[in-house]
Amino acid sequence: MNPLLLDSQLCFPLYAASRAMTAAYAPLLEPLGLTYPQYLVMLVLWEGDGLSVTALGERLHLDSGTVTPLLKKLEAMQYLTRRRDERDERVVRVSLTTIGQGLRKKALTVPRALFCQTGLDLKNLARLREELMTLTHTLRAANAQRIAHTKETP
Amino acid sequence: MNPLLLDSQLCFPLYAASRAMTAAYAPLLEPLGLTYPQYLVMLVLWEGDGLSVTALGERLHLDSGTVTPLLKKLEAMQYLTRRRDERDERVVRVSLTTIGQGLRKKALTVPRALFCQTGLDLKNLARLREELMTLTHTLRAANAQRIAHTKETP
DNA sequence: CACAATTAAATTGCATTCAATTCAATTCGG
DNA sequence: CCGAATTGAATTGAATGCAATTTAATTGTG
Repeated sequence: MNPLLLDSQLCFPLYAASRAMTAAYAPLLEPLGLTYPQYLVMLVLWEGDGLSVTALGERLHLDSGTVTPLLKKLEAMQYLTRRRDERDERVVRVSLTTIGQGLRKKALTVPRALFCQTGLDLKNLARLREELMTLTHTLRAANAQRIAHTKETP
Repeated sequence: MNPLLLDSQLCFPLYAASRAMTAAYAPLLEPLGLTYPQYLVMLVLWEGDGLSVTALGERLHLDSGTVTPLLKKLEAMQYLTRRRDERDERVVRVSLTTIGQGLRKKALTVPRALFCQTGLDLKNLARLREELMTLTHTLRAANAQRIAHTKETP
């Protein structure tokens, strides 16, 4: 049996589904002036304001090299502000502007529109979501393990 | 109920899992000199040689703007050749070199190594794979529908 | 206190991804 | 046969991701 078949592995279906999902969001987010990663940042900020760049990155599993440009773009669009923390000048705190807060209302219809496009029922969606979260956690743990092991044996 | 919670939706777990998967591949592919998308191209070519750029792109759901640079890189690494089709000069056919064919042997251990890292059993992996393939298909169909509708009503 | 180590962001460089455009070759309709 | 439409790749430009480095601020230690 050939282990190298594109469709026999998990990786490609996952990769293809993720890109299809991003593509499905694009037309829904276009009226909000957001790309998909920018939308993710806004989702986090709508849940709670005033996060540091690092905290935001941890929530999205993204590092500063990715988050900083996203935030600069969103700041240029007046959706948020970036300000140094007074007590620790290393930290940059991100806060929504009134415009950014107001955008939430326009975004409220997006999740349902996308849910319909998936063709899933709520139960299957929830199960799939759980499985993907577990998978992410497992892969990240394995990777962290590998890093630690590499350091220990230089 | 807040529909805009990051973790209540499918999109972020999918996006996070896909990136975690790519990250898990990186150290396994590094000895082969391949990035993850380059590995996908090689998987397709190991299944069957002599494809056109478009055919390769359709297999991976990628357009020429993405595939062409990947192929140029792989050609520079001597893993494949690109040659115009004699009967239709618009078409570029991609063929593995001896080196590219030989690389397959070194790649054979990759799928199993990654499978172990997922922590899934074969049955759950197969089910998850099927669900993701269905999801991709559904989303792509919905998107194609939307495009057609947009054209019809300009 | 002085200074090394650590931490938080930002920057840089490389590799995708995709939309939109361009260019060349081929096909189609009259 | 001829010009228009179509097709296949390539190119260009914008937006991620991520590794590695840099810079500034803070913390820990002797």
